[in-house]
Amino acid sequence: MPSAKTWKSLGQSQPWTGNPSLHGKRMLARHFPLNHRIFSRSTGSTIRHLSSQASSNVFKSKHNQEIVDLLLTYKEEEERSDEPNYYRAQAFAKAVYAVLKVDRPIRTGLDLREVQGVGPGIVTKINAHLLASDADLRDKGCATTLFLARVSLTGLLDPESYKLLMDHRTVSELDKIPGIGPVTAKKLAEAGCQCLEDLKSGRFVHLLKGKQGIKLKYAGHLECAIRRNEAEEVLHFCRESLGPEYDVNLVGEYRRGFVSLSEIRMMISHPDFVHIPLPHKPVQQPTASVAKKPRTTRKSKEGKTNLLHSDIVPLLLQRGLLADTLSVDTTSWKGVARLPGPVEVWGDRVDRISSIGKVDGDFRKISLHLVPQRSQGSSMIVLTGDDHFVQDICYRAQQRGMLFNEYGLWKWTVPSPISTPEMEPSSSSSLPAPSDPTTDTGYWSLINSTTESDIFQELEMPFVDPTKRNFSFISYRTKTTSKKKRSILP
DNA sequence: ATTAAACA
DNA sequence: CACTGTTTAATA
Repeated sequence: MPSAKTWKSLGQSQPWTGNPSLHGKRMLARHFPLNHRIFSRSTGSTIRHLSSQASSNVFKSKHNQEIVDLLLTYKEEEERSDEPNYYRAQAFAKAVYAVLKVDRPIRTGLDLREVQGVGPGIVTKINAHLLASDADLRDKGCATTLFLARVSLTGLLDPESYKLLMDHRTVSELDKIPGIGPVTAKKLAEAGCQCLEDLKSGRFVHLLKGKQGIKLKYAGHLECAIRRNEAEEVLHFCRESLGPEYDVNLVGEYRRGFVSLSEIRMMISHPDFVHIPLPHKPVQQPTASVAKKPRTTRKSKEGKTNLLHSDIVPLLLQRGLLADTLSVDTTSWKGVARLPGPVEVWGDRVDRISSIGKVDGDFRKISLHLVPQRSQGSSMIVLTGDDHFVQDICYRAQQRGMLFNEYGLWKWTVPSPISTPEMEPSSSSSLPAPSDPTTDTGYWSLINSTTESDIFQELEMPFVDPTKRNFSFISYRTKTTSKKKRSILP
């Protein structure tokens, strides 16, 4: 039954079903069922059995049947899983077609690296299969004369392929480590680094740069999902540490109601931090939006320090919450925090710091954002997300001749009362824009937007609950509000 | 899972 | 500023 399902679903869901060459193959399969495969498989494990049946119907490869079968197995496995990923299943199907086009024996997955439709994932899977199969046969002492016949087809590997596969395996192992991609992994492997432990030993630190080293230090921690209560505990810790003048809140995924978070994101404001920079350029027209970024030299701005870098971060470091820095910006800090747990187990500051030194405990990604008090509403929207939703807000503002950013909602105003020439009547916006933002003779001024509600109101939209701020909300809006154009930028 | 494009 | 590498979004 599963076999039928496999080829059936594959055939039905594919536009290539009518491919005449496939009909030919199907006929062929009927006349010569499985015969050349009799010796090509070792112990008939269940999956292999099923998959070979499946493939015997349609997908027949002269040299690479084993790989085709393997891919079909993966496809089926994906389809039968609890939460099937259509695209992943499809990717396996695509790979099958790609392999069918290869008219020579494939020794290792590496032979497929240039083939369109076969990516690094499948290459790795094929190699893993070959290695496992190889080990399996050796264990069983099956390298006897009977099996030697099929060595050239599949099964036992020649020494050269074996080494290639082992090397490739270490590379893809290292590739899994966050912050390390295929290139770095290759460098490391060439230097003799074989696994995570080797890398942690520190012998290869010189090959890593920037964030890579830090991410490595917390490998196994940073990719862990964060529970809501863990974020709340960090929040509590921060509030206790920073004192009453600070306003600290959890934003991002937490505020959107996610059960588990990929990072802890906090918005902080303080009465002393009030600087709101003006938007640089008068306009960002969708057409020529590739505008060059303003020539503001980065140093002049970053030279200035603010509460975040002078007070907040140093304090939380001293208190044994923050462990390492990943990146800094003028108003934000991203890094690693050690989860303090509930108050009862916070323990002593010194102990926490020594734990951090030993990488003892649970470490998670965290980002801190210092926002001006008057911009709390807009910053809240931006930092809560998600990106689609914020983009939509920006677009709505633009439609009304306004500008939205993390500092607020801005209106273009011209000093002189002289009307600007009508250049381009903004498409669907029936509202009279205060003035034309394309003129050079004006400036952005902030409209009251201290709370989220202010902004929603100004943009003529209902308050959107944080948990609804995602793509589905936007598509709902676009479908139901017929007059408005798509709210998402193309 | 793959790919192309965006991002650092 | 180009280059390299990493992350993200789309895919039917």
